[in-house]
Amino acid sequence: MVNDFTAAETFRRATIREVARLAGVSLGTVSRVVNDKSSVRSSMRARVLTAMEELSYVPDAVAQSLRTQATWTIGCIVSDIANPLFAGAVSAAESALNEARYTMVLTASHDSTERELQILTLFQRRRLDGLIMTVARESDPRVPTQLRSLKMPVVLLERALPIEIDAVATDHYTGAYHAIRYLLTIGHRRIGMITVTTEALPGRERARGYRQAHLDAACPIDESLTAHHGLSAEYGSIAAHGLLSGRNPPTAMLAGAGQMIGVIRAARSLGLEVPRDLSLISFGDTELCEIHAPPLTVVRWDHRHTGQAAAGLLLSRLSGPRREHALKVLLPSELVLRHSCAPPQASRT
Amino acid sequence: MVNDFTAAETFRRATIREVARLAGVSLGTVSRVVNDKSSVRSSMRARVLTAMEELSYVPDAVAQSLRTQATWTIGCIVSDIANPLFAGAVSAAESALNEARYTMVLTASHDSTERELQILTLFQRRRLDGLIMTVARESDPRVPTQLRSLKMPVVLLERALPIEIDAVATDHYTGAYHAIRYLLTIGHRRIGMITVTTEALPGRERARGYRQAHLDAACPIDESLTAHHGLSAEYGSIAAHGLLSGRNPPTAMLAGAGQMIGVIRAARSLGLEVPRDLSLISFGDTELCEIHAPPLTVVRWDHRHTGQAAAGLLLSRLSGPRREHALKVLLPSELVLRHSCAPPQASRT
DNA sequence: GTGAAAGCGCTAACAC
DNA sequence: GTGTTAGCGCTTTCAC
Repeated sequence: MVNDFTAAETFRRATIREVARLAGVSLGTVSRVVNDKSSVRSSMRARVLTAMEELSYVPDAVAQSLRTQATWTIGCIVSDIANPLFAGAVSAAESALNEARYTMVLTASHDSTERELQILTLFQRRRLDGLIMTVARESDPRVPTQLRSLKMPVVLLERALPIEIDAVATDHYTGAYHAIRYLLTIGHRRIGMITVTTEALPGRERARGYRQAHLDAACPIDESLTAHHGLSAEYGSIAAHGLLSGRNPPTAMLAGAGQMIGVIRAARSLGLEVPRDLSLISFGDTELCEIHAPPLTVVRWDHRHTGQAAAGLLLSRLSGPRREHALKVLLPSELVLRHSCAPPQASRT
Repeated sequence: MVNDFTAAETFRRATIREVARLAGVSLGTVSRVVNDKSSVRSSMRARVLTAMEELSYVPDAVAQSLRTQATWTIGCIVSDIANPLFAGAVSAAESALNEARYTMVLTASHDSTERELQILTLFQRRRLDGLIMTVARESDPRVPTQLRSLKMPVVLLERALPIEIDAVATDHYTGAYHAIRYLLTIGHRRIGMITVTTEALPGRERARGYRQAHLDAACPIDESLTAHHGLSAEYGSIAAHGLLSGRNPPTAMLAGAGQMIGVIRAARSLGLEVPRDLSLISFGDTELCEIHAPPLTVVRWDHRHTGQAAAGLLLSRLSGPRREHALKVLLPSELVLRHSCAPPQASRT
């Protein structure tokens, strides 16, 4: 690599060898001081410390890693770093890992399995100590295969894979179930839902909650009312437009936080008033939900808690007692009633 | 480090030496194949490739880094990973760096200079190739000092430091100036502003824009109408409450996207209607601004563009021709008129 | 075009 | 307690 920045400075940092020479002690002794190993006479330690200070010595973590085979680095793969739903979890995981002296490298897969596989190979080369990741498409067998061959502890975030693997997920099933049941209870019979792909756990679980709530209420299910796709606002808008402008439109809609803005846009452009003409429930609580007039009823869960749990699971693999079986952590979600739902108007049924 | 995960598997990955032995060639030849160096007879290359395949050989990036002194890793420090204003820039920078084969390690400083200093030391130990960062408090001399001693290319994000250093920033001055001038033009004389600390560039530049616009319009400045502090919604709410419930309250308010939700909350609780009783302009466009009723007029800039520019500057240091002087990139911001501003009501002046 | 050997900076096992 | 030494896995002269 051509790094003319450092090259031009003709600068070389001090090595442990130089510290040893200046302090008049052996290599090993300096190493012991650096690593706070016991058994170093305090007079020697002082001399070493002085020499280190003198030379502005900074231990080389790369060399340490090569020698000890530990990099103190955890990889993290999410589809999109900027997505607020991931950001909270990633941020919390990063904090927790930091406290345990790990550093996080973060990469975006942009929902591509190919990219994920590349990143996994890269992480393997770099000898990362562990990995927290979402998986773009759970059905692709290449990811679990490569995950195995990584030989490093992995924690799945909001995903399920048909292998023994630690995982942290939110209980989207119960969240969706309660939300739908609530809507059915206040009289809705045609409930639309726009949420993420069923290729991944959250979308599947929400679909399951949707179905089960309808079944339990003996309400017929119209498959055309649900859509599972990308989580962008654009998609939400298009899908919502389609659903709401058809004949016999839904009287209530659920949508992921990402798509909700699109749904709101669509509702506005169609002149629908919330909750009079349309009841709304968001999966995931954001500022937007609170500031909306009227404030949106939401299915809420704690993003930071998800990240903390993932970091905890990983750390327990890294330094805890050996664990045979994979651990699955399921975190709760709750229905928070605000003011975006009302019984359907008779005129619209 | 105790990593009983790998230990229990009693697994050792193949080394370049083993590949060489299996292929019946020398170490050097394998290395040449791995690094796509010229001058390897194709018959040899084939044998090496076969052996690599056979042993599932994966090069050890740690060893490569020790030897070549390049880690292909860029550090990134922001105050809060989950903050949507940073997330866009960080995400864009990560993508750009990835394409140039770099990996990003991301850490949060939580606005603490002490933490920043710790992280910088950590990055130095790890021999990162470069750094993109915000600085919590520009006035603290310890950060620039340590930045120097890092001897690695650094790009500042939305910050200014009294040293020769590459930097990318948004033109918050012009954005603020235009926003205030607009409010003054439509008749406001008492304009409140709640934004980030003047310890950092954006807050200072907005304050400068505020002042200059008032000066140019010959409108007297009431210092009590501006507040520079933390960027949380809670703070925004408290500050806005104070301003709006005092006697002779402002008829218009500007606030950072983070604090805006607090301002909206305060306005609601005081029964103020936007824009009739209070005009609002947000620094930074978010979904919230669009979804608010009425949609908020905003000062907008492209977060992703900021991140791309930062990555570009860094990459040019890393592999471009040597550059003597620091480069400063100033990115534009624009005033987007929506529907949250109106002339002040005579009754309230 | 290929092989041999030195060494990147460090830790840990072993002598003393 | 402290010094000596081997070697982590790789790249890169330098001979041939």
